[in-house]
Amino acid sequence: MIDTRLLLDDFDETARRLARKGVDIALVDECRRLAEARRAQIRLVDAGRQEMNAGSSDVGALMRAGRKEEADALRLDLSARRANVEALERELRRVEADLDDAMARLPNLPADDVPEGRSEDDNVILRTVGYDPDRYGGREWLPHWEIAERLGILDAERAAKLSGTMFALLKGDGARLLRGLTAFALDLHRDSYEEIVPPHVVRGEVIAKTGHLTKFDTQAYRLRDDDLWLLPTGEVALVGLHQGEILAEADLPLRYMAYTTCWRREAGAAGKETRGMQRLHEFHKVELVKLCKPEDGEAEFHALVADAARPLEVLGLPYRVVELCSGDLTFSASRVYDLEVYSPGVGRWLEVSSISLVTDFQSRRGQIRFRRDGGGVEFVYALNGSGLATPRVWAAIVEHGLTADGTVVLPPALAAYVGVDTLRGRA
RNA sequence: GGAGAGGUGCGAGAGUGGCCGAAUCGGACUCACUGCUAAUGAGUUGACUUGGGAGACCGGGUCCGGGGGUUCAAAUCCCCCCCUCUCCGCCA
Repeated sequence: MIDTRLLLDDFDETARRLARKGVDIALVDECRRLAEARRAQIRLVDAGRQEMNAGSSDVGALMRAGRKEEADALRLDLSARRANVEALERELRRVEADLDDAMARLPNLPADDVPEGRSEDDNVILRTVGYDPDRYGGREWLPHWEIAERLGILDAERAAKLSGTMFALLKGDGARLLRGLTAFALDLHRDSYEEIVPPHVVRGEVIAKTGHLTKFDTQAYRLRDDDLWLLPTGEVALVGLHQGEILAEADLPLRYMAYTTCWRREAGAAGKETRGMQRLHEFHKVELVKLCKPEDGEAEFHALVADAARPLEVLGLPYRVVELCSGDLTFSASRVYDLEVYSPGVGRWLEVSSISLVTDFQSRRGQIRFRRDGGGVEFVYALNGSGLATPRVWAAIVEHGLTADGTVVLPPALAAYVGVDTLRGRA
């Protein structure tokens, strides 16, 4: 949620920035209208309440003075007037609900230097690391699902039998590769991020306040008999951790990581771009989250991008850093860099991390604040990104490591974590 | 899951219908005293919102776990929910 004050105090500038994200000016204007209506209504309600409060204390004073008849008369008078105030309050609640609905549809403001653009096609490739196109000529590269099924480390058929399409079942070395990858990633980040094992099931209220539960975001699975939801990403738990708190300036920045399972409905998404480990309803990921002071946001963002890229470098996987243009930015982000790993078997770049600077967009809704040493209270900035999203990295490792005899050679850094340096399957 | 007790400001903790945004103690901060620290004394110290003001500030409204209700008036009474503690049951 953005600050309604921006609409009231600096409407043109705010509308201009929102327009870069493709927001219809009519919606922005509607928000301003409701914000103004809310203020006007508050003035009416407050005046009414002030009258009632004054009258009530007069009743008390008259009672104490023993002037019971005058007190009773005033009491009846106030009783009659109460309905008016209640009507004003009802109207205020209605306006606030409308305002809230409208504001919930406004995305975060993009950072000013985010490249202009309408869609994915206008995103900017900032750099490409370790990618040599010549390397991919002259031999056949297979998609990971073929390699993995042949080695017996991935069983799509039985996964479908248990749970349907877009679920994975890993076996033997495949399972160990997943486990090794997560331990590897957690160890890599251990010096700068505190490791958390959160509950994987959270209240609707918590997920709603991180912005992952709206009319437009129906990714999360819900438990049937409770208002509890499966984590769509560890970010929900890590950002939700401090909801409703006022932190001390000295506590910041907070840097957390969590290895969690993530569940996403991915409604209607099954198709050729979801084969194998490309997109799953359930996957495993190490998530990185930071809460920091506003003035540290940009620096923490770039550090987070570097942190998210480090596993790819250590694993020797070719990747590129893409800055999302204004029109392709995520709803709650002011700036996003995607990390994409090259998948030679699929022949595409696969997104393995999306690093977002969320500014105060989440912390305003979640009321995550900090107190300056001087005394003032402000919203923290939130940042998040995958420290390692296993399915696609798993896939890239399998595809890149394929040798002529069908086995898969692991990056040296992983061997100790997986327990072998080559995946040979069962044969 | 059953029975009981509780949830108040940064912390502890009082407050069972009006004089309570809230005693008291502690913490933190400011000033005074002091060679420094400590000790002592005085003072300040919640959030949100709305209006006035250039601003320091000043006025109004809301908030005592969350939501509803009763009443002229609710931290206080009633209902629902969440959480914590104790006992019982169950259990990895």
